[in-house]
Amino acid sequence: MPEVTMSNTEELNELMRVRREKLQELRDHGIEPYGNKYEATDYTQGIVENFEKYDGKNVKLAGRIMAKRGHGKASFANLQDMTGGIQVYGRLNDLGEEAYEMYEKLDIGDIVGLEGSVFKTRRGEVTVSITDIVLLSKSLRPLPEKWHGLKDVDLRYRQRYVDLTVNPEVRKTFVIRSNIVKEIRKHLEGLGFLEVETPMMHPIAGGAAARPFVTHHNALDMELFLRIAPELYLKRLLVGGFDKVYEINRSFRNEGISTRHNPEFTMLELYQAYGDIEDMMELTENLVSSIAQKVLGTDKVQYEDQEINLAAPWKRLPMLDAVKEYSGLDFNSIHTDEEARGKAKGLKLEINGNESWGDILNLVFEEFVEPKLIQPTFILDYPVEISPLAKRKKDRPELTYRFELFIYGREMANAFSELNDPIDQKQRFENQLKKRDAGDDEAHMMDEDYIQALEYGMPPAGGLGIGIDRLVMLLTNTQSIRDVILFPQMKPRD
RNA sequence: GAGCCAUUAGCUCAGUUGGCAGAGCACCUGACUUUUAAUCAGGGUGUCCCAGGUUCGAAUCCUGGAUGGCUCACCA
Repeated sequence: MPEVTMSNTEELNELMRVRREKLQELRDHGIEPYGNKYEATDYTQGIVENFEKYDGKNVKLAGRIMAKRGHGKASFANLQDMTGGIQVYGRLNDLGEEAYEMYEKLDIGDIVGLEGSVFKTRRGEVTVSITDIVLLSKSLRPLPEKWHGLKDVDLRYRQRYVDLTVNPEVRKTFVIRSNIVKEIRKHLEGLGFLEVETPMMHPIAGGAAARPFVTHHNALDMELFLRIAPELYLKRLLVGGFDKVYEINRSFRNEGISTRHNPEFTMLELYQAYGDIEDMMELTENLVSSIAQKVLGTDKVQYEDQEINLAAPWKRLPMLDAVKEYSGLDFNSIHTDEEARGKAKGLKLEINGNESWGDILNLVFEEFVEPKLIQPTFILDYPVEISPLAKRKKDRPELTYRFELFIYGREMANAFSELNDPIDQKQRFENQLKKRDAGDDEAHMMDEDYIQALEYGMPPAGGLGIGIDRLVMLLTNTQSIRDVILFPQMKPRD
């Protein structure tokens, strides 16, 4: 058992030094400040919400002391557990001198187990009158202030445990996140999807246009990439006969950090054999609106200054129509790459001179249309050059059966009828390689094994990806992706 | 990666023209057996982010750096 020594106290501030002295004092009195298992019978929320059922009953609770109000020979405190908090009340008469002294000397932040009977105070607050209390963990650091909580966002993300302890709305956000993921699984299970796990370390980083993280396997002496998307592995499973698969996957992209980007993020990807993009739109509408209903109890959600109506069906708008509507440019009457670039210059868009018709269409779309798409909108028919894994439209081969879903101007989902023609797919990869050679290090890599898989035959399929972090942001009305990721990436201090 | 802004007690924040470092909460001592942002009396606990510079004197002005936030770029 370590003793408190001069060498480790002299660096501590007053508050921490006092707590270490209390710790030693407890041990001197034969009280172990770090206890063992405690079997609670109830959680605080259940008692507060069902007082009539609990009135006069004996309960055992475990949690953290969050506030103290001493009154001499009787003292109030607040106990917080996973579900919420409750007031507790200890009296010298009930506890005896030794236990009462320990109770009175508890610090905010200490973790205790206690037993007592439920009653209501004169002022109407549900309270547990303590008959027995045991210290389970002595807290040696002061918690942030009860009234303002922890606001410094840097500290909140670096010390999420403190953030969760003192900011109830943060705790609520992560409970909602957990419920969203749970409901996604339930929904997909109900539709007959199989949850699978595919590699996170890829010899070829495929399935998306993004820069990967690179790592090294020592025993195999080979370079590996952290996955940027699970797509190509999941579609190999379609080849293998798993007709409905999904993966709730962590993927990694070696790019800038912002309020909407974390280097590791969570996506839902699913594939449905013998389906197409129409099935994906229906599935997306139903999935998102029913999750909102189940998790929030409504499909009308407030996000920042807008009420978003998630009730299906959602607006469907071909990209060409959307661009025409918001920018005035009709790409149906623009026929060459050069002409398209000229129009982009006319709109003062920055271009490098290598863009194709489809690249420019997408640029104009991002600039003029995306921010306007507040209510859920499926944008359809993406150009083939920016959709190397999507099936070409039958009547317009320069476009694909692809949609992206936008809500509040943000991309929330991406889906297509999957390209299952191995010869076309190989050509698409080769075009991507040309882009790579031209210096685009986010262009797709060639994946020969994936081509080989397609050559065995992949059923026609619809595929869908949904950004879970962004969905959670929408449903929790949070403004930064860091508010929905428990431990967002931060630069180390010093 | 670029621009703008921020960093002062454990936490939330003031700090005037460059002139002794402040408040609330928390904490410590005492009083108080149904309080609840408990109350009452007393107590200030500090590497003013770091390193230089200007100055009689710097939390304050200047230069460089660190970390963070926002915007932009890249992307989902």
